[in-house]
Amino acid sequence: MNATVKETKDLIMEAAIFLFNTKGYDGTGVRDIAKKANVNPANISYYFKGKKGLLEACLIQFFEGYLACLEEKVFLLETLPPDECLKQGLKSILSFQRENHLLTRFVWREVSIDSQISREIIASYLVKEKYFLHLILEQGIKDGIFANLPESLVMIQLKSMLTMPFLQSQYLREVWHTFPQEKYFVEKYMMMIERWIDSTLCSLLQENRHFDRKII
Amino acid sequence: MNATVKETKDLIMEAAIFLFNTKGYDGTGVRDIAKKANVNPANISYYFKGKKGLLEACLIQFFEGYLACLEEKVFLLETLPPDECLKQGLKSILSFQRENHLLTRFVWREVSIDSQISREIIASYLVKEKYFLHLILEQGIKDGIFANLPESLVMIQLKSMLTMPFLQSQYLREVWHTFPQEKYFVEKYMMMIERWIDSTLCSLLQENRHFDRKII
Amino acid sequence: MNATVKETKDLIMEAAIFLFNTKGYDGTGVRDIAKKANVNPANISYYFKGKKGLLEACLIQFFEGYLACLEEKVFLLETLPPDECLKQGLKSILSFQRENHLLTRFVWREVSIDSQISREIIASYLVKEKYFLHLILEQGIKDGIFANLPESLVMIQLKSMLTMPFLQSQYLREVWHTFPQEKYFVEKYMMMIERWIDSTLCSLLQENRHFDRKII
Amino acid sequence: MNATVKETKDLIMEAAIFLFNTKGYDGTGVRDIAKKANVNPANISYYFKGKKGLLEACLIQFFEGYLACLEEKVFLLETLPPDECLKQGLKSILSFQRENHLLTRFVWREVSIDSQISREIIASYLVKEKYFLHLILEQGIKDGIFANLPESLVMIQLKSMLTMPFLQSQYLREVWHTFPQEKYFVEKYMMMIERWIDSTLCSLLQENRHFDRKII
DNA sequence: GATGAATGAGTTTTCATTCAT
DNA sequence: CATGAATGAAAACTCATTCAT
Repeated sequence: MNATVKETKDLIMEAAIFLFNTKGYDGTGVRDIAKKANVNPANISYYFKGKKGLLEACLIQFFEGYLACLEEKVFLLETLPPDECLKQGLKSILSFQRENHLLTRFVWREVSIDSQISREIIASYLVKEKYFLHLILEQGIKDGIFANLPESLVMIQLKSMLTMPFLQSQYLREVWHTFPQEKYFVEKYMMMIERWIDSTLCSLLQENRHFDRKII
Repeated sequence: MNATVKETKDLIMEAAIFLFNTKGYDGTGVRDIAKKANVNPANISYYFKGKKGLLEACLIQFFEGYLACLEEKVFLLETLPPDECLKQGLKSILSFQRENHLLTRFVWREVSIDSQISREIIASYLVKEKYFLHLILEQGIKDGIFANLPESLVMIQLKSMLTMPFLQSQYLREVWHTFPQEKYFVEKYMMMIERWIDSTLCSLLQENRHFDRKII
Repeated sequence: MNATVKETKDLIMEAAIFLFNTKGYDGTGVRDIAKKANVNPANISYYFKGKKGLLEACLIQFFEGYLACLEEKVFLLETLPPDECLKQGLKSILSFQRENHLLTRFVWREVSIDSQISREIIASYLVKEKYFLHLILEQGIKDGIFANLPESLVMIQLKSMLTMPFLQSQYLREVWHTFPQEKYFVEKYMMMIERWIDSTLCSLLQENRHFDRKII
Repeated sequence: MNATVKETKDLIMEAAIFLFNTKGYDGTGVRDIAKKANVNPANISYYFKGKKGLLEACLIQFFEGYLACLEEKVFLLETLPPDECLKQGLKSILSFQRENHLLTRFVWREVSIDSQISREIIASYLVKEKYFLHLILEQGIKDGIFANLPESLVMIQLKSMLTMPFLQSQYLREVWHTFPQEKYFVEKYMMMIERWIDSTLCSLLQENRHFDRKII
């Protein structure tokens, strides 16, 4: 009659992700989570050492998966051209985020809050992400495929494109009539990204037009 | 001895914006706000009819200012070329957001939460925004200046670029060593946006490369 | 434009009586009263020295009028037969209560609460009432018109009949389809009371049937 | 160490009844109740879903018991004469109210306030009470035992006699030196009621004296 | 492992009143 | 005389967590 440990823990996380996404971390009560998961509230403290621990578990689950996508593709740098490598990495991340769209939205929102835990996350995970992107971009420039744009700007634009559909999903729905969780979302959205890569990142001709006198 | 109404109300809003941004709406208590504003907690209910009313006041203040930036520039469509008009509009919004960067970050985060008020905001303000952008894009295409890209995709990319620096400001700091509130931020960031407009939105040659077989 | 002192005071009392009756003394806020009276809440403290003072003013107004009805008729004992005197006194009270039915209901309810003020009221006003009734009943017995029933029981029954229609007005409405504030209420209700006086209080024959072995 | 559920719930209700009676519903705080019951204030919300729920529980407890007294005796109509049946019913109610005299006083006072809950109570319970009384009175008239007085007036007088000692207990004390909770109260008070039944309700001779020209 | 009763610290809000204007 | 901004105390309630079972 009782669920096994595994099941209970997972039920809690699943409910937590849904509710954290819908109402925010602080806006969600452990009793709400417990009720949605059909378990006793005390179990949350038991399994996750409190609500904060539950949040931490969610964040870790997300970033582990997220970075795995990128790391996997960085290894292909030796065999694939950098632009292809970048495209595959971005696609992999988008797919991961699509599969975990509730978690994704919630995490990117939550790390914009200045809490201790989000500072820790940034200090560890985002630094890794930055390093992986750096490896790819560096290679692309060395190979003469990428324009020699300021790396920081490129990263920001990439990041922006990766997270935006999840953070502003209501805008997506309103404007594009598309949800990030839809079947063909990744393919549709990748076109936009690929277009950007081809026309802006790989556009060697125009590279100096804007950034000659770069004060950046 | 007593502060005037204006002062008290403004002190509360200022404190609220700071704290809502730092700790999130639900993570902030009215007592925190009152303490920071150096006023009595009861004043919050007195002036704003409760915490929710205070949130609403923040949202309205933001979106009124935000839309005013855009509306003002749409009127210039008759005298300026659409790409110039778009650039000025975006720059105006960026400036507004820079001046209110705390409010901006907080608002874009909060509307991603599924609350009644955020649904109302979207229903009224975001629809207007969409309409203004539509007017500009339509004119640009008619004038043969903008590539005939799917309007929805363009809007999403624009929106993405406009909000990203504020929502992911920690990333900006980490990667670009730049804060949105800095003096030259708008000018620096506008280069990136202008580059995108010139090389992607106005690039007539390539327009069919990606979107021939558009399933979009 | 401003109301005169008299008017403001009266407006407040009127509103207070209405609201105290509807929602009870503790259930009513001074701001509710002020809003209903269209005056500033500060005036209540100003004119009545606080909410408690307002309550006191209501109670005094009621009991002064109430006792005046009775006292007036007691003077007639010298010229009228006691039963007629009693009937007139009761009718006078009923009329007074009918004219002030909101106040009446509220007062009889409130004095059943064990507050300092209700104890004081009882100590002064109800003792007077008891004395007036005693004078009438005593005369009636001396004249051989009233049965020699225990005075206390008669008083209780009288009191019961006098207050019941106001305290249980919802029952009156439900059962009798009559409101105490109606035009003919006093006349209709007096029939019931007169019947009781004639058949029970003045019924000399049966008087010993029940109270022979009185343990009372 | 912890009290069982039953105990805690009952402790709260007991304390609530005492305090609601003494200071009124709105005049009583949950903290007062909790302190008197020696439990944590949070338990009140836990067990009764808030102060309002506690009030509701009190009202229900009262009216369930109250109506049970009457219903039980109505069943005896087949074997007992109606006057006897009525007397037993009234005595049963008086006994119930004596045993719960604090609750009784508080409830009859509270339902005279125009709240949502009191309206609901009246709509359900008082209608039943009226129906039970109707059955008895109807039988009495059919049997030729009760005078054919207007049913509504009889009900009002009965109701008046039943509730008065509790609502005006301070008057009882002052005038009769008797408390409703005293041992012999019911017997003493029943004499008064029986006298009324015998001399007024069952008095066939006089029945038309007052109500000939009845406008009622 | 799982429960639900119980808690104390915390929340937001309402209150009657005061006071400078 | 009247106002309305401002206040501190108190209100009811919610919270995450604990613990005996």
